[in-house]
Amino acid sequence: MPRPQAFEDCQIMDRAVNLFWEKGYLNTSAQNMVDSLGLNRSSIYNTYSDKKTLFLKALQHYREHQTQGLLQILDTRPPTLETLRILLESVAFSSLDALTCKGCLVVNSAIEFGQQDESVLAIITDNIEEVVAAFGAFIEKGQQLGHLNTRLPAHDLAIFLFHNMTAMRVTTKVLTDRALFQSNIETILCTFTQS
Amino acid sequence: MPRPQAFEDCQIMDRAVNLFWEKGYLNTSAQNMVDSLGLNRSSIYNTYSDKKTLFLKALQHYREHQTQGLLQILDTRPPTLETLRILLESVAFSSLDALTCKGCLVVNSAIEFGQQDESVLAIITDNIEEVVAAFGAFIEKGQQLGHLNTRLPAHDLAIFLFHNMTAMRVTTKVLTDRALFQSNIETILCTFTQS
DNA sequence: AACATTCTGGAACAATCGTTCCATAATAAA
DNA sequence: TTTATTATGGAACGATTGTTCCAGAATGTT
Repeated sequence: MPRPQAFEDCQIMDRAVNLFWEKGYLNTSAQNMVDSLGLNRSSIYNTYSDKKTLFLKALQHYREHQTQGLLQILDTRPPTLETLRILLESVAFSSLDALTCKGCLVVNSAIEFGQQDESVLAIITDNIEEVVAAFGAFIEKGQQLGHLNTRLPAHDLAIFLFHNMTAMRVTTKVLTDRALFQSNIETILCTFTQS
Repeated sequence: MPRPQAFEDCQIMDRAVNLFWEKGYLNTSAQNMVDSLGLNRSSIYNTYSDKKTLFLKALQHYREHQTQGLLQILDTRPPTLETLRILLESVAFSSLDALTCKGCLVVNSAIEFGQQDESVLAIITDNIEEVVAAFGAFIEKGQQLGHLNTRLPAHDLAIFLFHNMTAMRVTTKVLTDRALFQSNIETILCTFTQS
């Protein structure tokens, strides 16, 4: 009998993600939220309670979408050096190709919040664990098949890979020379070659 | 005949650096500035014009101090793997040992401002160029003496080193496990070993 | 002691912040 | 058409933002 809720939650979330991604948390105002989400001020606060709550939901949404993309690359391709190259290129160039150099929302939030907010911190550390674990399993497969360097433990290589992806997501916010990242990717891959 | 200016500019600057380093630019209020600098509200605006101007001066101050520390390590030690280890350890553990995990002000500012403010951007890119150039010269010396990997150009290795330092400065803001960074450093160093 | 300047304390500014409230319009099942 | 609920628009909230201004205290040279 009542009027049902009509929001396309996923579409609104995509807009929220883009907003916080571009502007950061503090720099996003309530008015920005109204303008970007296409929702009324009242509707936003009725539906999402808070600016902080909305941000947390957007961060979760981004993380799922983001991690899903990474895992899909790992799942659909063989555990080779070439797949690692594709992975690194997707990170570097997706950021460079975007109109605004937004970097990565998880990295941005890690810097903006640090350890001040435990809800944010939990999402970030969970994400790191999940990504590093997926990298570790992928690399271990590659080692067993003789495609990747076996002189180092898969877990160490996974952390190393994660770190270098993180670094490029920082650097792409201020540097835009594609060649720099292209050659850096080759340098990173050296660590994964079987000598 | 007039009363001379009495501010210990360097000491005040150190306080300003620490303030923006801990809290970031946006999250620092005028009241925070009054409390931390030990100066009156009026004095701050008389001496430094703006919040933004004060921040730019603090960022410059940090950059000089920071880069000076790095260059000193490179200048006073031989171009060996061991020196690179000391360099990486100083980056990782100085951040972990601090009471608050502040990371690096340049990295933090790169994330917070991106390409929105050209004054900030200029300081950041200048810093990257200077650090990478110093790394490159150091690595080249090491290569000529047979201490470091010669399969890759010194400039590529310099960018790689810079990236991995940047990454650890991000990660130390959210992770505090020393062992993780210790083993990551060893992984990084593999790229510099002469095989 | 007189003076020119610096520094201080606090009030005040308009603007914006995140958030709340309410009256009204839109919706869709009963 | 009634009815229960959702969505909208806009005004309003107190708090805080960065910044300015001014009167008076402190300072050190002449």
